[in-house]
Amino acid sequence: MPADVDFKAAKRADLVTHAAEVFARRGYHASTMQDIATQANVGKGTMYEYFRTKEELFLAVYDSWMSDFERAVQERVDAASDAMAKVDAIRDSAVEFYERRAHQAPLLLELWAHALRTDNPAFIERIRQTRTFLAQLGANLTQQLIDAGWFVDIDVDAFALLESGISDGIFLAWVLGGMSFPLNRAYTFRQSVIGLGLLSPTGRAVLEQRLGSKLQKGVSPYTSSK
Amino acid sequence: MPADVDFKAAKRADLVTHAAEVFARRGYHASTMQDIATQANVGKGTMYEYFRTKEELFLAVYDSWMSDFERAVQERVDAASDAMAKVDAIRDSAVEFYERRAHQAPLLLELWAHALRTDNPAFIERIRQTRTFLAQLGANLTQQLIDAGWFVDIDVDAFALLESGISDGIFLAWVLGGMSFPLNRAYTFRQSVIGLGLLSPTGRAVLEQRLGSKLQKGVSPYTSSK
Amino acid sequence: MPADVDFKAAKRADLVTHAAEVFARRGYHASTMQDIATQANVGKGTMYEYFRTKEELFLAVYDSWMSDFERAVQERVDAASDAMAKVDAIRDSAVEFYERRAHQAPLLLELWAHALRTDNPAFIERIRQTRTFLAQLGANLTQQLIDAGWFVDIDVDAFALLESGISDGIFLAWVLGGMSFPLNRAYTFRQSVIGLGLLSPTGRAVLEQRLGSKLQKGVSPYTSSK
Amino acid sequence: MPADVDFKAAKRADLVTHAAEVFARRGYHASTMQDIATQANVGKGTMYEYFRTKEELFLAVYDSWMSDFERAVQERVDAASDAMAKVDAIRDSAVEFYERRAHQAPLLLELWAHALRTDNPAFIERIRQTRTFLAQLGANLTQQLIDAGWFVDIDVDAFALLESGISDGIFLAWVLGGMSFPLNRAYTFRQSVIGLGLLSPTGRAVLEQRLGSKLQKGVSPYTSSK
DNA sequence: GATGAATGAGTCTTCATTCAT
DNA sequence: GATGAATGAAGACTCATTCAT
Repeated sequence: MPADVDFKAAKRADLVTHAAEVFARRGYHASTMQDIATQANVGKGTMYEYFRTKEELFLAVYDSWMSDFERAVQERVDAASDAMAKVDAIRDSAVEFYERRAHQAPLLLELWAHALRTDNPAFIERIRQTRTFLAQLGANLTQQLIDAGWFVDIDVDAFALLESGISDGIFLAWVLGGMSFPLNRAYTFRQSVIGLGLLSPTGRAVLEQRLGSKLQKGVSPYTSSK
Repeated sequence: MPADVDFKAAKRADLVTHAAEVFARRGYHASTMQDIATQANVGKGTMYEYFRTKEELFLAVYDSWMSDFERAVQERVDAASDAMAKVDAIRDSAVEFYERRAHQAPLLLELWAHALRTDNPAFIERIRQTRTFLAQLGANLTQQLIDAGWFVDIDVDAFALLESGISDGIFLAWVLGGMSFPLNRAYTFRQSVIGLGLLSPTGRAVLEQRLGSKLQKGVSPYTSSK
Repeated sequence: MPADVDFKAAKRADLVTHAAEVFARRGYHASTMQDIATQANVGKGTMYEYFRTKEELFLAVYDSWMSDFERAVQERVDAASDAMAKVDAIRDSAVEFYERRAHQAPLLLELWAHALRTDNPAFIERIRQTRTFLAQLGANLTQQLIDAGWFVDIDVDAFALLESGISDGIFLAWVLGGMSFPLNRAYTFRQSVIGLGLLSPTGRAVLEQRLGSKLQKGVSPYTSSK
Repeated sequence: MPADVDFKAAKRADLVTHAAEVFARRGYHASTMQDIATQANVGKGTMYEYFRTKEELFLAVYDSWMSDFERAVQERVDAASDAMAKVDAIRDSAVEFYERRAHQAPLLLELWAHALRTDNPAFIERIRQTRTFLAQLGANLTQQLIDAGWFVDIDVDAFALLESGISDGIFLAWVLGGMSFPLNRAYTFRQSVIGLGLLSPTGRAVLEQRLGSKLQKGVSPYTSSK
């Protein structure tokens, strides 16, 4: 029955929300199923009606977050008028996502760590799903900027991958640094550095021939296009 | 007696090495003190003669790694002749460090996650120690490159922080992506993108006035110089 | 639901009974939670569903004993017709309590020792609860005996306290002496000595003026009445 | 060599003194051999040159205390001129002993508890040694008081045993009551109650024939003399 | 004789998961 | 479907004792 399915789905989502709170507050290992059940006002056994294991619940929390994030990004990108605005939309989405979840941020690290350890391939797959989503979006936009004459010719896949890594790296620095600087400033600074380049005219002339070709080779021989 | 101290220190270092292996293989939570003791060919109780808790051992492993890393970076930088070579030295050190410890890399994530959760401030402090070391080194070199006319004027502290974050971000992307591309390629690509800039002459002219000032403002209002 | 509560309370009481057996046989420190769980035919984890710690279980055992004792004393005292009979009732209750629990008696010493060491104030409070109960009962009866003309005027609080201490002291002598004499004989002997006095007419005349006043001053300046 | 023996004996006594401090402060179970060795400024291994086990050390501490106590009592009693003064001397010795060791008192309970549990018969034997010493002293003095006409005829062994038990009982009440009253007041009150008796002339006349014979029967059929 | 490094048996306690109601 | 009582595997940590130096 659709009604039943909807009911179960809604309750499941509710449990995920409460689990997210507890996980974020205490961390994955320190959170007990009892904690979460109590927080969600259900019995401990009920949790197992909706999630086979604690690990599955952990994944559900992450999936919920990333689905929200992807949806938000997609909406903003769709609403943006041109490629430049779409780039800004992605950046703003990321900043907002991280800032609104500042206190949940450490849990992301725990999940990444867990994903690399567990036998369960679903974790790493879910992580890559978002990375792929962002990579395709980024590659697409980069190509548009190249076609429009804004950017020089470049390996768009490698560049999108790099951008994605940089984004996570800034977040990491922000969290490990105690969130002591405004996250959005860091993102715009990053954009400026990469967008404009650091080189003075003199320096640029010298290095142009030495580094120019690398921009087109990109990161990986497997993913390099063009 | 120095002999005693040396002996204890050597044994402690040995235990740390074995602990690093087990931690790297199984992860922090899944590793037991018994595992590590067995690996090190000592009794369980012996571990506690050298480390008060499992957590302290974890920190010792991290400290050992980062001390090695800092030492290696410093040596290479000292050996390099000019600023450009020193920049390459840092990059190469990082790449080597991460590649040689590829299988231990996930443990870094666990440590970061742990550092953000534990009451023990020593973890976050040790992390910041390395970040500070790199930030100062990076700011110093950047300033030299500016003074030498290679780089345009820029907030060197913010830039060093960004570089450090980017470095971790690339590592993260590499690890979470299953180490499916050569790490050193990613680092040189990053260097090219940042060093040369992506903008074509046309694009550069338009954005120069819009973004130029941000390069000098940097990330944080507190650390902005010049 | 009352039914649930009753069920849990009954099970808890059952665990206490089994714990009392094991504690009495092996002593507090030598008894393990596993021992007790096995004795009670439950899993080790079940113990912790009913008692947060081994210490809490220890207190529960003591509380159970003393509640039984207080109930038994109260019943007998209520059933006794006059003050003299009530005094006998208390003595008989104590003798019976200790004799029926002869093999558990050493555990009382362990508990007293523990009560004086632990940070948990509940132990000392529970001990004092019984002492207060007996002290009030004793003071009350003593006052009745004074009013009835049997006893000379005396500090009833101090006397009740003394009696209580003497009672424990006899028990102590009995236990440490290997229970080599009948406990009830010791109690009646004590009663005779105190009740009748040891002094011959000659001795009494001489000491009367030297000691008489002390009877009314009692033990403590704070509690001295009349 | 006597010199060696003396040296060992002195060092042993020193270790006992330090052990007594640690045991008194932390309790027997919570004290570690390391604690004691540190307190005594010797190596952990050295402790085992003087005491085979921790238990043996515990006994040595108790033995040291009780030997001191017995010596003190004997000296005072020897110095007292008549039987009445000797009685006071015993009481004063006990009060002083307990008061000077107020903070060590809980350890006595632990020792008693331990003595009743351990397979090692030396504990219970050492306890009985002191009790025998006091019982003989007490019986002796009581007989003198009877012979001198102060006391009525009574089972002196039973009475001495009772007195000893009462003494411990008062101590127990004092310790468990948080030492909230002056110990010496309790002892003199006890002496008054027992020495003078509580009965008024009327009450005494009625009870004399009912209780009188019991005074001569005493506590135990095994130890009753006369 | 003195030492302290090494040891592992021993114990409390936690908690994910199951399953009878 | 919901529950929570029951469970036992698991693990960090302690500490008396030994013994090589």
